[in-house]
Amino acid sequence: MPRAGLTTDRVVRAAADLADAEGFDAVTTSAVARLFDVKAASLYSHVTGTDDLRTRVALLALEELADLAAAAVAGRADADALVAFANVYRDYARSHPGRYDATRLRLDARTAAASAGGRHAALTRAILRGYGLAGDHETHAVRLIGSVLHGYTSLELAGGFDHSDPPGDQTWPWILDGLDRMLRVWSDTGAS
Amino acid sequence: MPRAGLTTDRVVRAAADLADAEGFDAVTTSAVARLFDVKAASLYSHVTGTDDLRTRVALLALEELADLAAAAVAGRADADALVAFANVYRDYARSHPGRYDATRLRLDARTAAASAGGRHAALTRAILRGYGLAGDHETHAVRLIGSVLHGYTSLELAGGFDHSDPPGDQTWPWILDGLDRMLRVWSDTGAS
DNA sequence: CTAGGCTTCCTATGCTCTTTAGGCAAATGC
DNA sequence: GCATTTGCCTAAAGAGCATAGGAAGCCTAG
Repeated sequence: MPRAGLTTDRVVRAAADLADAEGFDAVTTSAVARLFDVKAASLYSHVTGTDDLRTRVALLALEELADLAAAAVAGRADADALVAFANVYRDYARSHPGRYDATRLRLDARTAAASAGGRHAALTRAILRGYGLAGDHETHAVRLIGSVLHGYTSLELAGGFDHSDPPGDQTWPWILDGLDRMLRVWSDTGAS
Repeated sequence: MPRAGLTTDRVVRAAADLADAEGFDAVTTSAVARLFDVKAASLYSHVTGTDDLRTRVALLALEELADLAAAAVAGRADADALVAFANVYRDYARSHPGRYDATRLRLDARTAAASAGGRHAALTRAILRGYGLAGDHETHAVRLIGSVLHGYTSLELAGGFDHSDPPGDQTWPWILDGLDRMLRVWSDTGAS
């Protein structure tokens, strides 16, 4: 009886692919075990359970997304950087819907602190530096950007724009343009 | 053996309360049956299964939210209406997290068409009327508002702003103000 | 090159949840 | 008061999650 050659890494990667293909909810020990033609119990040496498996997929996705975002933002500034950053999120959500869903998994404080979540916030702040927002305003803006990107991609992913005109592709640049203008207005007006 | 007095309506209402208390994922036939001190199989006369149960909770939540939003918007215009509308969403999400989660359930086309989803879009358009956006721009703006409201509330609900300063309460008005300015800018510039 | 030990995967088991089928008893209507 | 309808039941099958303990592949030391 040859071995399947399971490792935590391979299991998590397979789980992530499964999430993209079948949805994040489909990520279960049994489903992943089927992929490897192995009994579900065999996974428990590599992963402590279904929760752990899902958490690891989420961490993987956060890393991947942060890597892509960092690469996209490098060497750009202002609206250019904002658009590149935003497109990474939207493209990632469209090409890896299961992984993207995973990034919304609620992590406990310890896990969250050890995740790539901090890199996302840092990247957003780096983009905002060009807009020259002061103090709390920068934090508000980080949250605004997060809200818009997450809100739009998740509504689009859920098919919210499928059955109405114009297609989502046209709304997206419109929204990014608006975001950029909004941030510029705030950097001008300055105070709160 | 006295009867529990189940009806579809009471079952769905109990399921919605359960969702708020334990999370939307906790809405299962067994869990709801326990609430009524009844065997799980007994629910199948009132609901066709777990999917049906969850769908009904989603429809209930969409109705409730549309009712609240309609009441809040009545008699207000422009930024006033926008803020009132937005606050309904955020407050609903905070006081009824499970129901709010349910509204994000992906409905099939037929069910979605029969849901209160259309009222939400109509209300948003009603608010936008005051901003005088033309054609496609109004659709873009409907989507922008949906994205920001959903994005912000869902990030806040997920605890995204819990462990950083300033608290989310301060960011919220800032974002609404920005949204209002953004819409006004577009109504001025007019074209795309 | 072989003996022990470690790792990997297995079988077996128990619990929970979902759903279907069929039965008895409580409520309802004549 | 009796028959019908309805409401909730028991029973059972199928699937997922998880734990315990066993056996066979693989590695290293002598």
